[in-house]
Amino acid sequence: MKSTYGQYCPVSLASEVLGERWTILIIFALSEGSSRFNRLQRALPRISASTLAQRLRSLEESRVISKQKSVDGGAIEYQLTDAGEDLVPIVKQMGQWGQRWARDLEVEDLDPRHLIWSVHLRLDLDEMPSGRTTIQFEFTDLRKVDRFYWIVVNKRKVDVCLKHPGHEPDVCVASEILRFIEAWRGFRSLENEVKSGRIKVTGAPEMRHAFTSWLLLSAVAHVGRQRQGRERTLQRRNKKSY
Amino acid sequence: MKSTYGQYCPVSLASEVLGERWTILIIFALSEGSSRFNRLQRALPRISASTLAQRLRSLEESRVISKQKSVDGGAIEYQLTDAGEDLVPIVKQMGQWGQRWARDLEVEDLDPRHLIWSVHLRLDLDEMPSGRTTIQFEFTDLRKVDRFYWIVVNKRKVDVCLKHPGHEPDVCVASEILRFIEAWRGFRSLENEVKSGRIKVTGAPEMRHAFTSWLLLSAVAHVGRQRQGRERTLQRRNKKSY
DNA sequence: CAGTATCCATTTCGATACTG
DNA sequence: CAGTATCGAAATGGATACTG
Repeated sequence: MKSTYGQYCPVSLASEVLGERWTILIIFALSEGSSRFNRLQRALPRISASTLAQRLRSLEESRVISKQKSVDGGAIEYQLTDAGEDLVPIVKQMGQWGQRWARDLEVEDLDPRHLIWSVHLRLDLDEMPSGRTTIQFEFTDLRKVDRFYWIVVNKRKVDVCLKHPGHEPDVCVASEILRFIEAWRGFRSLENEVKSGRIKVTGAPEMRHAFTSWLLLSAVAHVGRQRQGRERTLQRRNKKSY
Repeated sequence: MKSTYGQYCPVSLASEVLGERWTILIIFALSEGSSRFNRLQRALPRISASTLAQRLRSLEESRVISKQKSVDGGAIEYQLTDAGEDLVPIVKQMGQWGQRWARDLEVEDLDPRHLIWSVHLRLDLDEMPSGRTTIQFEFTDLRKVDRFYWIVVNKRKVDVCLKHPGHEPDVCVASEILRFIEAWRGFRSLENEVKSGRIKVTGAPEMRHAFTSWLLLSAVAHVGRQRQGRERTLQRRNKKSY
């Protein structure tokens, strides 16, 4: 598949850059500050290393990103160029469109690693205790391997752990993953879910009660959904739709 | 290649819809009023019938377009839904980005059928004579089969002909195709090119002189280019860059 | 006109393993 | 950490021919 369209048209020239699988998501992740190879992989857990490497090369060739050794370590960092920064508003608008109009989620869309990565980027550190704070997430409908995640906040640094961090969590959150995602997306009230215990929060009372104020929710949680939910949609056969 | 990303993220849900090859261009063409299968093919001369059909189906499934029998004929028409209309500003921004930042054109990007289709959509009918007016375009660096095109304007209807329409043109335009495209894109002054004869316009004097006012130019011709031109760019080997 | 059906060469991408 | 190398299954999409 050639990537060109045979047209002088500026929309098609832009499509060559944005139209490849994963590219838009990489730009979005870069705009959120994930500038290293490894962090990009964690933001996009389903991308393979080779695909990510290929996309980064091709974005560099299009001069949408640039590559540098970071000043502190010798680690390599990717940055949006001016041209890349100009794509960010477009990508954000696509996110708004997705919130308004995209299809309902299905089981395969619920990768918990991606979810936790998103959550750890949107914690309100000013609302959180000043000492080290650890939140455990448990997705009760997933099997052991996928079930537990920890976010450790310390001195305004936020880390994701896929293994138990070795000390006791301050707050434990337990929920079905879809339910948590729907609250995160703004489709359900987080407060209601917590009050009713459908999202169960445990830990010391002052921590437990503060918890909902720590989550900033998805960046488009406030954007109103326009698409009719599954109960009113066309029948879609052979698809479990959530 | 599955089209999903395993993420709840609204950007990735939107990418599923927009990220397929040709899709963005189809939405753009629909937004310009090309609502029939045939006209879409003429707007996008390099798309195959099967690919276009597949994309239209998939856009319908995503509820970005809908399909109707037109009221007048029995012909089938595709329309943007509300969700589809909400994509139009995004696509237009992509066009602006393309004008600012996209790569330089290469030979394969210069399909004259696409160019003529674009031109015929952006004629200023109010500036044109009231009777039937025929413009002949000749791209002097192309071979016979690709060389000549005619646009016939009559009663505010604009038609493209790939064969001689059977009557004499009122104005004949002759130019290298890239030169004409650069003027059309706003990268060169059309007036200058015509004055200097590098774009040669012939015909009755009053027609010939009015001609430049008929062309509205590309919709983003006024957007300033940010990317440095080829003379200052990194060397790109093995590529003829225009 | 508005597609569908079929074929097949090309491309893509994820998995796995490996490297400095 | 930041990738590269290799492989194979799956998908893509252009060409051609055909249809109501």
